[in-house]
Amino acid sequence: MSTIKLSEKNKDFFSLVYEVVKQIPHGRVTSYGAIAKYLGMARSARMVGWAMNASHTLSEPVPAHRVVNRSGLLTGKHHFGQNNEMQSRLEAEGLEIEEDQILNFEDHFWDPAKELTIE
DNA sequence: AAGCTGACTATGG
DNA sequence: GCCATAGCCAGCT
Repeated sequence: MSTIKLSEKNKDFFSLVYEVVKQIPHGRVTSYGAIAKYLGMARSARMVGWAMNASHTLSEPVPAHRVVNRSGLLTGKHHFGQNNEMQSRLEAEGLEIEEDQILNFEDHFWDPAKELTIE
């Protein structure tokens, strides 16, 4: 269980998303919807994806590769520079991936609503 | 300015 | 489970 500290700087939705994503533990993954729900935008999972898209322009690193869709599919892989960079990063963290699908997805799933609190 | 586009999901059949 | 459909809403044409 970790804690996110809010400040004036990260009051907007995108920044909140980044804060959550940055809390995802090494070797764990979560879904767009879980993040959206946790931030009170349960029906706006697409916006989480959009935030990931915008994260490319950020100077600070955001582990966007640890965010996949609800079935554990690497739907965002094409938005990484190289074709398999997303998969490579996840494999480097100990996950097994086959056909863009994370194996034993549920065993690696990290639910922010369950393991994170906002101060 | 109106319409289109998605790194998505929930739901009904 | 799969498939189609329909909400979603910020940003881009």
